[in-house]
Formats: sequence, structure tokens, C-alpha cells
Amino acid sequence: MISSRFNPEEVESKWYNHWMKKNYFHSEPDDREAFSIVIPPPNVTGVLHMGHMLNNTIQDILIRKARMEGKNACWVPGTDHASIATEAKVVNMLREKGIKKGDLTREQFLDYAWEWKEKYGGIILEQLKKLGASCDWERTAFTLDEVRSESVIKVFVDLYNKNKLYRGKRMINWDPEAKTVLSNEEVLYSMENSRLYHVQYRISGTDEYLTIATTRPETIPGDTAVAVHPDDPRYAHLASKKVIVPIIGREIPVIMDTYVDMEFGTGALKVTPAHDVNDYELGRRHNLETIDIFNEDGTMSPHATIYPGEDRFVVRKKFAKDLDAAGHILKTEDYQNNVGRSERTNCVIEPRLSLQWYVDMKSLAAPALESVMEDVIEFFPKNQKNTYKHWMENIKDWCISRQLWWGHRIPAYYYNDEIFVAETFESAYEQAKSKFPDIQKSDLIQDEDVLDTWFSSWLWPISVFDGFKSREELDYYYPTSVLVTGWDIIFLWVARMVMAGYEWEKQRPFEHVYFTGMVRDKLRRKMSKSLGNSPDALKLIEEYGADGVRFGLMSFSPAGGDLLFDEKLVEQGRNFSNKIWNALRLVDGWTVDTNLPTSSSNQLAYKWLSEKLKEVAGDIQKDFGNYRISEAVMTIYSFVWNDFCSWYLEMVKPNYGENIDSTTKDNTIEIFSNICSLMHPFMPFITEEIWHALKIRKDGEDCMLSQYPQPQEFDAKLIDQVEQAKDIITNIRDIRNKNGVKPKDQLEIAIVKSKRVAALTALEGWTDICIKLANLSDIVITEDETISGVGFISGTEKCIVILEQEVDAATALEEKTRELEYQLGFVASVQAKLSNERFVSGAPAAVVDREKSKLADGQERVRILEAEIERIKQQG
RNA sequence: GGGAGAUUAGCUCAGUCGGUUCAGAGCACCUGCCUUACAAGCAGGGGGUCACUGGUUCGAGUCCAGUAUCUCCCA
Repeated sequence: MISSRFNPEEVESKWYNHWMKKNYFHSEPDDREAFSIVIPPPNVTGVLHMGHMLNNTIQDILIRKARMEGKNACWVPGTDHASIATEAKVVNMLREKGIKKGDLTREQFLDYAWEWKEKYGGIILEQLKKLGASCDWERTAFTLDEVRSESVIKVFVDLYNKNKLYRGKRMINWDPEAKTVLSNEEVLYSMENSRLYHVQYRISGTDEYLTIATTRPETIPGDTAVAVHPDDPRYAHLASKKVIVPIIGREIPVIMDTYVDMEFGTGALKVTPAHDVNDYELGRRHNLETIDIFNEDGTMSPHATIYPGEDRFVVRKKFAKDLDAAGHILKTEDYQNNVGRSERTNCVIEPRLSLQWYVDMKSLAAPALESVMEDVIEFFPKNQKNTYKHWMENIKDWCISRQLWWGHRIPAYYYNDEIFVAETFESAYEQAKSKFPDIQKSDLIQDEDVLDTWFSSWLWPISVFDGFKSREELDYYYPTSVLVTGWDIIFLWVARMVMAGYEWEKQRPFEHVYFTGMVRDKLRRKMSKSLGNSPDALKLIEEYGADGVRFGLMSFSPAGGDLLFDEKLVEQGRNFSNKIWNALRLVDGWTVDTNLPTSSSNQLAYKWLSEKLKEVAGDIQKDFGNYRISEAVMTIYSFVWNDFCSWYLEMVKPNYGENIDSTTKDNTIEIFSNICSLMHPFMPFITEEIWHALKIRKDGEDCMLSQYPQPQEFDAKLIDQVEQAKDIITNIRDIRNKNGVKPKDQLEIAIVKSKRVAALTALEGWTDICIKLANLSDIVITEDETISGVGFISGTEKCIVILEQEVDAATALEEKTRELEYQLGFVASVQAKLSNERFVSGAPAAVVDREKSKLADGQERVRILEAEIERIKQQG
């Protein structure tokens, strides 16, 4: 006997192993149409979280469906090396072992890092297997493995030779904790509470003071000017004057610049060109000195002259106190300002001048922008195009060097001020030698820095197929079919992949991009470790089953829309698994009696569900075409739960203790198998299990490889006729409920004769279905509309439930009167439309015809209701 | 400061080309049921001035303008 609860655990591992053993996930180029997806590589440091589950479930759904449709489906998995995050992890691990990074050589450190990667780097991929991900694991790639590293180096050299890459001194975002530069995209800004200090600077040679407002008093030692607006009458007299930096004692000029906001603070601005982006620009315009007062770890440098070696935030407090003590602080006030923090370390970013490598993005942007605007690459949802366009049109150069060891070391070699860029040291040395014949190998020094991780992931759709070396696989799988990713990395990753695709392949990297929303908690907060509002992904799978979790996540995550996670969702998924499971239990328990004939109602039920399945397959195909996956999920949910379980199975289910005819059981198994196929991409494990439980299958005849149900012409009239039986049955059940008639007590109903009723009852099995599901003794067709009982209208047909007990006439009258009012209103509105000449002449003929039949139907219902009300009144 | 989007049932969201009995789904809620597949269930039910104001139209949840509120992106 099968258990009444679905037990996912053993089923999941059983089938995943089976699929792996059969090598079903593996793809090789052949003459079928290719369908390829490259995974957004998770960080090697990552563990599976809700976002991964959502994102990878979608990819798995798409890839499994394509596979079932006969395409050569290839989903390439992999991880990225995550420079900053991984290096931080390794540094921490070493610290725990009592080893300081500073004591190691680059090579020693990298040995430890690789050791760490080998040990922990595969965890997240193993977790994806638990979710059911059908990745081609033989193709697992890593952004720092040999193939991918070669690609990165090649691309760097190529861009340099094409003059699309340069080294320059710029104001950059410095992460003092990771001690590296960050790109703009890696800095997150938010409003934070701080204090605004009003500090007085004495005007040189006078006893007058000039007051500036600043949130960063610790940068005062780096001041090289004070700026005011040239039109500001308060400060007009200060032109060409100088002021004294408080405590430091240095004399600095007062400059005039329209950049200054007269309204803000005191209208006077201290200028620290070495530590503020805007000040840097001011400094360039006015030829100001730059004094770098910070060390790379955010402590004060000797140039600051005060508190050397102490942290910038400690110094902020100490120095403010000093200023106050010396009488320089006029006042302080609470203030909110926008503070940038490192996405990885959460450390407050320090703007800093530094020599870094940049990609000239303007030279790459044009084809990438056009491609998306022209829908050569289609975005789902479409509105992401706006965001993309805006970024592309205001694109800034990409800072790609990072002051780290874990990553691709920049292939640039220096000899004094000369730069040689080449794929290998040898070839760089050749270059150098042709220019400086006397140069020794030891004179040529390679850049110490590595490249931004995204500089390898932007090549991912090409590099996973080893596309920079060989065309063999690339020509088959590229461009990939669809990219599934979160909208939060549209700039960091998506846009750059598009640029790389056009730069090196002259082609889009993917046909479609499906943007998922963010997974948030019920309060719309992003799920994060620090908030602790993210459920444990693996625990969820354990508790609700992978299928249940997949279903739950998918059921409410429209493209681009956020998913407000609630455990109720996965609970619904689990309940759904259980529902299907119990349908299997029912069917499995049927004993076949080969002598039993197949009733016409069973045949009709089967025919109806088959037609409905064709219709549903069409709906689902349409949903996939628009990437409305959550709608497809709900369509399936409703079809399986309502149509299949609640209606079909109830229609054909034998009475207790009775057997079933063989045709009905076979038909049921066939259609249940089709349902498994239909559901498989969404819930792979339970469908494979049921598929095999339904009947003995040949070796290799697995649900995973079965044909996906395709849309077909369906008999809408037949579906409609059975739907009307359902409507009549529901009405009768309602009347039972309202009149306290038990389900077990048989009832008799009468239906007033009409053309449509004749057609319905002529349909073999139709009457029997009503009799069985509404538990009727008989259905009589009558011309007598005055039969007493409880009446209802189904479509335009009048039906009467014949009740022996007294019915509450007052309640019935009230109900019918309400219904009549509604119908009269309806008829009136349709009539108004039809009597409007501009409507009749202006609207399309089909619309007018529809209105006419609406009117006729409405009038028929009004007639029935009026007669019914009359009858109740007379009898009551 | 610039830009984008949203506002429909208690909650989360669909609503395609302006026209079907169009005001929907799931969850939640209410009523009655342990009816031999399933209480993780069954049967039935109630619930909305489609943010507001105007406009276009024969016809507006749907198109346009404005207002309010909210969210996000960029600086």
C-alpha cells in the first residue's frame, strides 16, 4: 500500500541518480536544434539561497521543457571566482590559523586560496542538484580555470591592442578594508545619520573668520582651498584672499566656482581634492595641490600630520574635539547624507586618487545598445529596456584592476615608464627587447594587480564553450537561447556580456533575457544574511520537497516582479505534491474487471479531459512564449487539482467495493501520464515517480524524456457542454447545502425543454455524469415550467430541484428578486448599447452580434426569473 | 536633482487588441462535512466606487492629462 503522504526525500535522490546514470543532462552538438543556457555563475563562496533557487528553478523549467520538445538542450553550470569575497574568506581562514597575508608570498597565498576553493568551492553546485537542476555537469566551468583564464588574458591583450583599454590616474572608489578599488556598480549608497560640523577658518591677515560646513572634519588636513560661489554677495570681498586651515596652520586660497551650492550649509565649501570626487574636479579646474592624507587601510598618513596611523573614523571624533577645544567649531547639527559602502565588505568607501586600468566603454556600447533597443535581444519584461538604455547612454569607463591576488593577474609588464602588454611574459619581453635591446628579464615587472571578476564573467557565454580558442562548440550553442538573471545585475553583468558578444562574436550572446525579481520577505525587505530573514534553502527542500519548493516559488513570481516569500507558498507546493500523490493512490488501487463494459459517461469524461488537456497545452505554450511562467504554473495547478482530481476522477471513480473497466483505467493512466509530462519541467521528481508507478515502462522510457504535450485543435463545443454539466451539479450542491439536504440523499431534478437541453441530453453519458456527481435519482425533461421546487438557471436553461421538504419561500423570493434586478440591469445596459445608432454602425459586426446574443440570453433569463417569482408568490 | 514604474478583494497579484455575463486567481475568511485517494482533504459561500479628478470614445479597469501616495534606478 502506498503511503497517504508523499515522501519526497528518497524519491528525489533516486531519480536524480537515475538521470545522472543515464547521462540525460549531457549534451553534444548534433543535427538537432540547440537550446542552450549558461548559468549565472554563483560565487564559489556562496551557499544556496532563495534567489538562487528562484533563478535556477526557472532555468531548469526552461531547459527541461526544451529537452522534452526534442531540442538539444544544454545548460552549462559553473561558478565565478569572486575576487574580493574569496580573498576575504581566505584571509580570514589564514588569520584563524595564525597566518598573516602580509607574511606570505603571492604564490603561497594562492596555494592556500586554491586549497580553499577545492574544499568549499563546489558546495553550491551540489546544492543545485538537490533542487533538481538538470545541468550538464561535465561542462562545469570556473572563471579562474585554465580555459577561462586564457580567454580573459587574450581579451585583455586584444582590447589593449585595439586601443580600447588604458591605464590612467583617476579618482576611484577605494575599499579600505579589502584594500582594493571598486567599480561604481560595486558601491551601494544609502542615507545614513551623521553630523554636520560648522568650522571656522581664519582669513589670512585679518581677525575675520569664514565658516564652512562639513561632515568629514578628519579630511581638513587635506584641504587645499575653500570655495564659494562667485555670485555670493556674502563672500565677494574674499576674492584672492587666503584662509588658514585650522590647527594645521597651512595657508590656502579662497576660490570662486559656480559648482558651489549657495543654499547649502554656509555657502562655503572646503576643498579636499585627494578625497572627494567633486573636489577633485574643482582641484583640476583651479590647479590645486592634492594632499593624500590617508593610508590604503583608511588610517591617517604622515601627510595628514595629525594622528598618523589612526583610523579615519576615530580621528573624525578626536579631531572634531580638538577643533572645538581650539574654538573653531561654531556649531554642529544632525544631518543625513548619502554614504557609499562596499557591496562586499560593507566598509565605507573612501574616494581616492589612483593609477588603474580602464576599459573604454564608449567604444563598445553602440552595438550593444542598438541590439536591445531593436529587440534583437529581447528583454522580459520589456520595461528593463529603459534602464538599460539610460545606463548605456551615460556609460562611464570601467575600472577593471583590483589590488588583490586572487584572480587573473593583469598581463601588463612595466619597464620604468614603459608598458608592454602580452599574453605571456616571453612575448612581452620580446616586445621590450626590440625597444630596449639591453633590457634584462629581471627588469621587466608584471603588474601586481588582478582583474575585476566581471571581466571574466562578461565573456561567460563565449568562454564556457572555449570559444576564444575553438569554434566547434561555439558555432553550435552560440548565441545561447535565454539568459535568466536578476535585474540587479543588469549593468554589472548583462550589459557587459552584450558588449563582449558584439565585440568578439559580432553577435548577440543570447536571444532572450528573463529578469527575475528579488526574493523579499513579507515586509518587502530584501532577504539577507544580516537581517536573518532568509529561510534556510536546504531545510525548505527537506521539509517541503524540492518539487513543493519549486512550485511555491514559481507560483507567484512574475517576470521582473519581486517575490514576497511566505512559507505558505511552499506549503501550497507541498500540498499540491500530496494531492497528485493521492490521485496516484486512487488510480493505483483500482481493480480491473475485463468483463465490465465502458460506460458512456466514462467515455465522455475521458473525451472531455482530453480536449481540455489540448486546450491547456495551448495556454501553457502561450505563457511560455511570453515568459509568463507563474501563469503557466497556475494553469497547471488548476487543471490538475480541479479538472483532473475534483471532476474527472470523481466522474469515473467506481463506487466503493466495485471494480473498474479496463478501458477507463487505461485511459486514466494515459492521461495521467500526459499530465506528468506537462508538469515535469516544474516538478520533475514527483512526476517521474508517478510516471513509473502508473505502469511498467521500458528501459529509458522516462518522464524526463517524454514528449511535451503540444497544443492541438480542441473541441470547444464538447468542453462547453461538459462545463454546463459541472455548472448544474454545482448549483444542485449549493441548493443541498442551503436546504440542509445531505449528500447521501438522492434528489430529482427537472429541466425545462429547449433546443440546447435536447443537445445536452443527446450527448451520450452527459445525463449520467449529472446523476452521479449530484447524486440524483433522475433528470426529467419537462415542458411544465410551474413544477414546484427550488429553481436555478444554468446558462439560459431553467432547472428545478424537486424538494419534498418545505422550502423557505421568503428567502427564495428575495434571492430571485435580487437576481432579477441584476439581470434587468444587465439587459438594460445591453439594450442601451444596441439602441445607440453610433454603436451599431461604428462597432465591428462581430461585437454587435455578440451584444445581440447577450441581449437574447439576458431576456430569456429575465423571463424565467419573472415566471419563477410569480410561481413562488402564488405557492407561498 | 534626473528618470522609470506602480496603485484592482483582507494579503500577493493577473486582466492580451478599448467590446464575451468582466470585475478574476491563489491565499486568507465564513458555513457544512473525518463521504474508503487525499483534514496537507471534500462540498459550498461571502468579499472590490479598479487611488482621485477630468478628458477622448457609441463604449474605459484598459487610452490621454492632471493630482495624491508608494517603489525602484541613476546622480
